[in-house]
Parts: sequence; structure tokens; C-alpha cells
Amino acid sequence: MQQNFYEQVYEIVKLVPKGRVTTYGAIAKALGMARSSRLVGTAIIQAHDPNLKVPAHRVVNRNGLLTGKHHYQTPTQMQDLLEADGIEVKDDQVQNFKKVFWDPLTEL
DNA sequence: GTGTTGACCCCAA
DNA sequence: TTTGGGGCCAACA
Repeated sequence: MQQNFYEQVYEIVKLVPKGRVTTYGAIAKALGMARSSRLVGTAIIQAHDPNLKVPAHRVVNRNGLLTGKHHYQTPTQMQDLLEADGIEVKDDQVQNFKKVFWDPLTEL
């Protein structure tokens, strides 16, 4: 199954509904690699390919902090995309994070 | 093949 | 509360 675990990560992220966000740890746990949450981040970095259509902006760290915004074309890209989805972002932090948080383990 | 890095997470002080 | 250290495993040099 996990021939490309990148693809597994992409699948989960693509399942994230609009107006919701998920975390690296949640994805890692959903894939059974809870202790390898860093790999999820690495996978997301490679997810910049438009062909994959992976909404990487909907993936944040455990604190709801936009850790990867600096990896975007512009530092405001990620926040802008999140706000476009109806997610409040303040000071690189997702507001109402508990509300917009989408847990693949619970929702799936 | 070895060493360093990293969109992270958890625990202790 | 904020800081510091350890662990985890793939990708990169």
C-alpha cells in the first residue's frame, strides 16, 4: 500500500473540506506513522506540484501555526488562501483552530 | 555509505 | 508560562 507514502498524504489533504484545516500529526497518525510527522511535512513540500492539486495551505502544525508559509511564493500566499477558504488567520495563527480543525481519524 | 537537514511532535524543567 | 532536549525517518549533499 505505502509504495508512495507521499501519495497517501496527498490523498488525505485532498479530502480536507473547504473551510477546514488539518495537522501534520493527524495525517501521520491516520497513515499509521504517528511518530514520523516530519515526513508528512517533507511530503507536503514536494506537493507544490500543481498536477497534484494538493491544498497544502490547509495543513498546519499542531498549534495551528502556519509554519510553512515561508515556503510559498509569497509569505502572504498561505494566509491569503486560508482566508479565501473562510478560515481566520491572525499573526500566522489559525483562529478558531479547534473549530476549523478537520481530523481524518474522526471525520473519516 | 555517512552525515546533516527538516511545512513536526512529545516530554521535562 | 517559556525553553530546551530527544526522537523519528526520508530526502539531500
